[in-house]
Amino acid sequence: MSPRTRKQFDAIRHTRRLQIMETALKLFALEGYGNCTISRLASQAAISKGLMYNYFDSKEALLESVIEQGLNDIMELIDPDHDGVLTSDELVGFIRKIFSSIRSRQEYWILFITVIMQPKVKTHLKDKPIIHYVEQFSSMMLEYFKKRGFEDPYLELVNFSAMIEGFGVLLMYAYPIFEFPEEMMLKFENRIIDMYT
Amino acid sequence: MSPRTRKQFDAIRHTRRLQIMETALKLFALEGYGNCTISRLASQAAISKGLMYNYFDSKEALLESVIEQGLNDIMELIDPDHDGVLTSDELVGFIRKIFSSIRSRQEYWILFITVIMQPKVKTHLKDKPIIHYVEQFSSMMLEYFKKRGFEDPYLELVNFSAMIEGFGVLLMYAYPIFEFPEEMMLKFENRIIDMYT
Amino acid sequence: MSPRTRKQFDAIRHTRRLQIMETALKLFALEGYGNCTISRLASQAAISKGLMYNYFDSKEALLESVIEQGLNDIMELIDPDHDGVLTSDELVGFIRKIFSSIRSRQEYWILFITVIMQPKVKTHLKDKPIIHYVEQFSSMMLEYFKKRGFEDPYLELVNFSAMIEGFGVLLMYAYPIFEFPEEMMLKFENRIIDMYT
Amino acid sequence: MSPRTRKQFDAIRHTRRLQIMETALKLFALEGYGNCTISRLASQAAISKGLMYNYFDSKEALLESVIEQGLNDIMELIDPDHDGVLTSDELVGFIRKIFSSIRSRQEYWILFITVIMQPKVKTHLKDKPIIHYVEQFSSMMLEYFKKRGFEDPYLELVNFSAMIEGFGVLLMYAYPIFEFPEEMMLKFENRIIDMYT
DNA sequence: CATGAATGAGAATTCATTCAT
DNA sequence: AATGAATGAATTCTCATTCAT
Repeated sequence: MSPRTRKQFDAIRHTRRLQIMETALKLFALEGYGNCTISRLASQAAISKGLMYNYFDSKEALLESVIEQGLNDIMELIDPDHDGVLTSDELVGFIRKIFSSIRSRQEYWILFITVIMQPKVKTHLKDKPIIHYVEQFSSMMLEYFKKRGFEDPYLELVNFSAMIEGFGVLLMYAYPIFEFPEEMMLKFENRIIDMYT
Repeated sequence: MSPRTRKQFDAIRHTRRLQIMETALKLFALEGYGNCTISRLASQAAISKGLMYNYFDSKEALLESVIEQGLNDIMELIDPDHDGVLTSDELVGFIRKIFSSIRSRQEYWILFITVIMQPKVKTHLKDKPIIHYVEQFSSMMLEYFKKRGFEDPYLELVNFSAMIEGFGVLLMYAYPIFEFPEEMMLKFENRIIDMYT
Repeated sequence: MSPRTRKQFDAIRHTRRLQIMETALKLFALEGYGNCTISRLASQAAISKGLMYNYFDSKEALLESVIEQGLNDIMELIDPDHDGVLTSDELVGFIRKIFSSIRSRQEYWILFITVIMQPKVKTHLKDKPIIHYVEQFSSMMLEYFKKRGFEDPYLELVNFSAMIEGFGVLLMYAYPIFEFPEEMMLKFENRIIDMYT
Repeated sequence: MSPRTRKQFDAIRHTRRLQIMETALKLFALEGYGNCTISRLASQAAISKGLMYNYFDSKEALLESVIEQGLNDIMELIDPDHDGVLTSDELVGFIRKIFSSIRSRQEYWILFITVIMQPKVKTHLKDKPIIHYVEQFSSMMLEYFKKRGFEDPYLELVNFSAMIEGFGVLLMYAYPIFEFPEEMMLKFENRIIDMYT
């Protein structure tokens, strides 16, 4: 009888928001941002077209939110609050964290990678703080390779990055045709750790 | 002025076709297939919208042609006419061929990779002979790793693929921000060759 | 705390109604009926969208009420209960009443004029008693001009109406940029009175 | 067989543009900008919805063009290239020009006035050169009244403006119910001339 | 072979209105 | 009496495609 409280409304909004963003991530990844219509998105999320606009200003704003969310997750993995020097243990921890996340949230990451590889989306990334994070991380890695006596630190950075990102691409291309066996993932993870510690 | 001969007409048509496809590759890569309009494409290619339809039945047909062209180039690299057994020298030749092509036609490959990574396009690949080629090549590689005594051939396949594809992704993400130094590319190429021969 | 009495409820309702109508008049005038959304209207009136529908059946009904209110005010000015013959004193009284109302409720009248000039609204006026009032008043004026020996009573009616309405338009166009000095208004008022008595 | 020449295309575009703008003026006036849909506009102009967007970037841009056109016509009437001083003959000429234009293009002017009185449109006028013209003209009139010995030039400016604009409003309110007899218009025109020369 | 005006189906977006709480 | 999430019809706008010239 009495109207919902502010708190109740906030809870509703929060849930709905996530629900829409989840659907959007999936559809943007499977159909591509440009080929995915708001209509289909709404019906997949089991809401009306209009409601989407109650939560996001536009299709593009929805994309922004989805990206933002994923970038935050990535930044979480890269772990920002460092003193700028990477120890061997930290590198191991970092690699384990990445692969552990890939394993436990495989579908999420594949979808997200698929989304951010789209040209329209790449453009958006330019102004994001993620760029800063990545650069910071890269120089930490270079420093690490130098200190560990690797002959050509920059080559190692390329190699390291290529292996991680290449693995992502493999997953992405395999999906949704077949799944990588968990055991194989672990071996690959260990291979990288062995190479660099 | 005598009328153009049949041969001349054919030459014009051929040139125009290539000109359109080149523009399409660039725009599909930079803006994404879904965000690229025929209008912009035509004006970029310096022809009229109508003329495009004189050369390609539809936007999708144009995409098909662009993909087809690129896949043929890739299949050329993978080298189809094999007896099914890969020698060490052949692998080296193969790797050198890939990297050489990347170096000499860097922009082309980046654009092409960007195009075929788009979800809409991935779908198209399902029915293409390229899939067959890739599978054939994969089993050749597995065979090779087995014969060369690698402990876990499948892991090596993943590693090998990840390195190559990951390198492509690095290039793609760097483009058009900065260019990889040629020297670094060569080192990476040698690193892969060293690992697997 | 005892529950509110019926009377109190009615008072609240009445106040709220006026509050909504005032906001509506302002927004309909400033943004135009068609460009003014219920959402903005509600937030301007500091109530919820839903509540608006508790007081008015629809946006159009709200417009109706706003118009009705203004028309009543105008009819009040024109003074309906007449024997059909206008004396010189009555005309003076009438003109003074109009200008006095304009001066004391300048903003209100400007907003109202702005609203009823909108095409959508003009249509509504067709069926209103106001038309009847205006016609009645016009023939009274014609009669008056005839009796006072004006050469072309119809021309005078046009002239008289044009001056009054034209003044309204000037106000409307000036608003909200600058205000007419009160003194000037008085002079203009006297000019009309001088012309016609 | 051969494609149309540039000139032919330009001619087509010019004609169509005018045709669309004419329809727009009528509909914006009769239904109001906000209540007039592109669909109805297109079908009234006997073109497809899409074509409108080939000629105007948006509904708002179309409105802009319509306004621009009308303002140019008005500025034509006000006659810009003056030395800043108004002679009695010039004033007569000016008044005659205005009324002559009203008589010969009555419907056009009514529609245009109806359009620019809409709140949404009033806003647009702020940045237009017309404002400058009107101000220039006003000061010329003030100067004129002063020189001719009118007691209160500013009052006369108000009176003069009110008569002209008020007449426009009368026309606008009468339309499309009944038409003013031409004879009456002439008398009113002469009345203004008599008053001020 | 070449052009760009024209079409129309369909996509994004808006907003009056309803309704559970 | 009061709230704002939810709806969906209507609206603006886009763009692949056609076609007269």
